[in-house]
Amino acid sequence: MPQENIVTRFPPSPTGYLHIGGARTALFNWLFSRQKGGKFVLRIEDTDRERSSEEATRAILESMEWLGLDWDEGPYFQSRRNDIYDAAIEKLLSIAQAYHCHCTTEILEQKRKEASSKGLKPKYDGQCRDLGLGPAPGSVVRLKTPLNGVTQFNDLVKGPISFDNEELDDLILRRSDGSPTYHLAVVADDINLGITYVIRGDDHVNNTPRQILIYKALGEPLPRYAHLPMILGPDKHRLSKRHGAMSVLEYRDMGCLPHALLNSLARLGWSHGDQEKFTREELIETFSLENVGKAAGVFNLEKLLDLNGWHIRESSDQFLVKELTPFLDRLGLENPGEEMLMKVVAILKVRSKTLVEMAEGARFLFQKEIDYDKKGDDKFLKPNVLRLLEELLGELEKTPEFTHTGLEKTFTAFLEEKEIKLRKIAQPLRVALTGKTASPGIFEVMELLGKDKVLERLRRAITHIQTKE
RNA sequence: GGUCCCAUCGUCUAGCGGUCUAGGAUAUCGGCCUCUCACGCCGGAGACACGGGUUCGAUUCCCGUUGGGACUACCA
Repeated sequence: MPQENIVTRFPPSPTGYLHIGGARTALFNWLFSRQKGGKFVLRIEDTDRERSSEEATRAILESMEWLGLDWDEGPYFQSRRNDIYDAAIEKLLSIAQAYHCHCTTEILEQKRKEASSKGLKPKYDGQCRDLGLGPAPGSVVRLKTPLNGVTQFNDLVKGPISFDNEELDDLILRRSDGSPTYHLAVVADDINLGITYVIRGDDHVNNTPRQILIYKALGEPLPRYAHLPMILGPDKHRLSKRHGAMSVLEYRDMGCLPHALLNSLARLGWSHGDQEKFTREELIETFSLENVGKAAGVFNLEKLLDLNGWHIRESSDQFLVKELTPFLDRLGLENPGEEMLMKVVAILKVRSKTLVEMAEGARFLFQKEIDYDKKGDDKFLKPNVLRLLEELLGELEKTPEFTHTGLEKTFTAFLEEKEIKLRKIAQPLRVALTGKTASPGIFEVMELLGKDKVLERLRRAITHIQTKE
């Protein structure tokens, strides 16, 4: 039983798809709560109605589900929780920790300009702070932040961090249209939902003192904070669209396994000694905030692909059959049924870094008529092997058992009689049967294809070579 | 500009004062295995940003420089 009630949360704003930075934040929150036997809450921060969309919300939920990051509560939608924010604002107002401000945006804008032209910090000057103003159309509510002193917290990954309160100004809590601002909504929600650990990107470090001040003004206990380093693009800049694949769903469509993406994301910024490969269970077991690094990191696709290959190899055939099916559909290949797919997956898993590759590798089996790869055709389907292939065809016709062992017997005898090495015939045969120069072992290929198709394709290749002359 | 954060191989990282001629992973380059591809195995090349301290001793602690990032909105 956990001594402490641990509640973490992931609060994406639905202004776009779930990208890998967000996914990692979600993952760390999820891992932490799962390990500690706590709760993981999902909250959609859609207070900015201009930029939020239902489509984005759906994409985020779909991503979370695909990743297997299940939540215990929610999704809560901030757009439907106004009473909570209003209550918090009213409380602050009633205990004189907040006040109405009548300054217009024009005036504020002008003041900011003046201040920065004089080289001063462009912060709110507290004009309405002590005027005791009441609500008025177009007015906002601001927090009365302390004029001096420091606000500090002990970040679970970065250590102690402190800010002079002088640096902070009286931030807006309620906009002139009556809606709550981000800072107020976050704090009010986190209090309401009983969040005890705020694990988020370190782009929020500077927001933390503002939020702490709201907690304090409200007289509520603070959560613990852990700020994760950012994920950067290859140019070391913050991840953005121009860095290619960003959306979690793109990785799914690329043929990644969710566990592999999770593994890769976990290792970006967190480590457990020299271990690189983790199953989901191992991640839950070994994860710790203490081992989260402080420096931002670049996301490496190649490493993900390597990990993906490993996770594919580690996966059960049955699981892979299920995962592979949509990718076969996408290639327009006929589904040959589970029994056949189990065999296919078994020989393809060792040579596939993605499910897309795996489906591609299975193509020759399920495609009615194969195309010869140009290079393979030129290099291996030449008249000088015509004789050999014809003789082989004869042998294969006589082979009763089209299994790996049966075929191997036929070949051993054939090669011995012809006094040649397998390599002499394997490549031409491979191109004849698969159209490609790379494939699983030639005996596996023949067994899977079955006698009829093998003979048919071999005959076709022979005709094909004959027309070359 | 101000505030805050960060800094080990190309990339992800281990390292929490001596064990570092700095370890692992990936990528890369050789080689082995071998019917091709892949897997696997063996090996090579490749990093402590710089400058001061502290210390008998700094990759590890402190300060500065440089570089990067975040925030600085009635966006989240």
